[in-house]
Amino acid sequence: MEHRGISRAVISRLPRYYRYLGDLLEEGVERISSNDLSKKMHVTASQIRQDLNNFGGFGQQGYGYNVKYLYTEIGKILGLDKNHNFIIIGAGNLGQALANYASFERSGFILKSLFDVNPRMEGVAIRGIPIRMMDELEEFLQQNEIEIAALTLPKSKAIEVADMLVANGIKAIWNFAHTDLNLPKDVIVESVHLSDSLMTLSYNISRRNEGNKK
Amino acid sequence: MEHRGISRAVISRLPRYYRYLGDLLEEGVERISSNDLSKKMHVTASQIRQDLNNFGGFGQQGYGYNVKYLYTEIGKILGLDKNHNFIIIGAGNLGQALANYASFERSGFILKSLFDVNPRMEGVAIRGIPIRMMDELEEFLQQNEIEIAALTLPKSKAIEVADMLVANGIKAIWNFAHTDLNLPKDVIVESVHLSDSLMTLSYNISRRNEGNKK
DNA sequence: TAGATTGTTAATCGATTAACAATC
DNA sequence: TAGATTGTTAATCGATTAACAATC
Repeated sequence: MEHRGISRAVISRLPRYYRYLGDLLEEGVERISSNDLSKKMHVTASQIRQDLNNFGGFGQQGYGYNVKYLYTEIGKILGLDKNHNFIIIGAGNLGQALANYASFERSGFILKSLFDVNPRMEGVAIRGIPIRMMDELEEFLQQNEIEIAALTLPKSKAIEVADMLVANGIKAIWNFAHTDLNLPKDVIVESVHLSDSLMTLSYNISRRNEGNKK
Repeated sequence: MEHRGISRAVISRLPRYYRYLGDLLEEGVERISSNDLSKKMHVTASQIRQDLNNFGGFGQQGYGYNVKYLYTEIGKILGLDKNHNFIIIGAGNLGQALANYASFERSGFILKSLFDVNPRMEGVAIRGIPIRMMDELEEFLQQNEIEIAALTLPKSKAIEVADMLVANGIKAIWNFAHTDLNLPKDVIVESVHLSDSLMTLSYNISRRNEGNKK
């Protein structure tokens, strides 16, 4: 499959399509037209067809899209047909919360270990997955094929840990620290800035309240 | 302050400006030009000036922007000059993780209570904030001024709980459930779909690996 | 075949970048 | 005053929507 230069906007919509198609599949729906799907998702049918056609023609004129087929194909595009081993750095509340999400595993994301600096965490396991100490990390990375590291640690530590991970071959970081990571451009960084999200919410509240005051 | 019709793209960048300005402030930097800030943030100076001028002229020709002033003003735009009471529905790992983020409080987001269905949680407190049972929720909402509800519960429960919250006057929802919420349009919903984020990361890994294979 | 719906081109809309006059 | 840098207009670029011929 060859699809370079697809816009970020399109990519960011794929997981949502995947989610809706998964729901339809569960409901036993066999086929759906871009028009019907557009109504469910509150987007235009045109956008759905444009988005999908970046990756190939998955539909059929006069019929629509086969739900199961499209679901599988989007899964492949998203790389969900392969397993991805990952580790979590920082076994605090958020790290443990991620470790407990069994649903990631169903999508092929396999948690291999957590790491922390707190000695009281040593040997503790979450869903059978052990928490190791940070000083074991380098060796662990050398002996295991790890693709993704989730960073759930304070901002102050995140930058140095990220550098260390990259030095040890990690090529993808899922960053929850409240800071940007400036890493070599072949390293993929996906950040979840929870406080940014909360501030956006707050902005919208303030704006609405202004409107009401009139 | 009057600023309707500002694009979503601009809004989503404000928290990032705020973060960088906060860092500069801590470093003791007094003023910064759009050009210098653009280099730090890896965006164009033009975009910074355009973004800010949606809300007013915060800079001065020949001088640049006063860091402290701009930081404060963006804070006001984001509604961080006021307190926002919130509750967390679902005191599982993620709910507890959010409850433990003291940094939200520093931005004016005050956690008033958590709620859960699990009777073993009853009376447990996080940072002194009690977990209450779901059947106390309606009364609690009537007796307290709550602006925001964070939903950290399974998809299956999220939709009905959201409806109930709205029926009891909640006007802003921070949604962590893996589902979209279709609520009246005066209700603000900000969703954090962790699995979507992970899939985006996975897409980028797959695309890069394809490139390497050649 | 007739009807439905895609894939795709063209038109529109919006967001980003460039340029520069205004001005501190 | 001269230099720097904003605020803002104009130009470009990209993304979304509309339209429709192709085709199942």
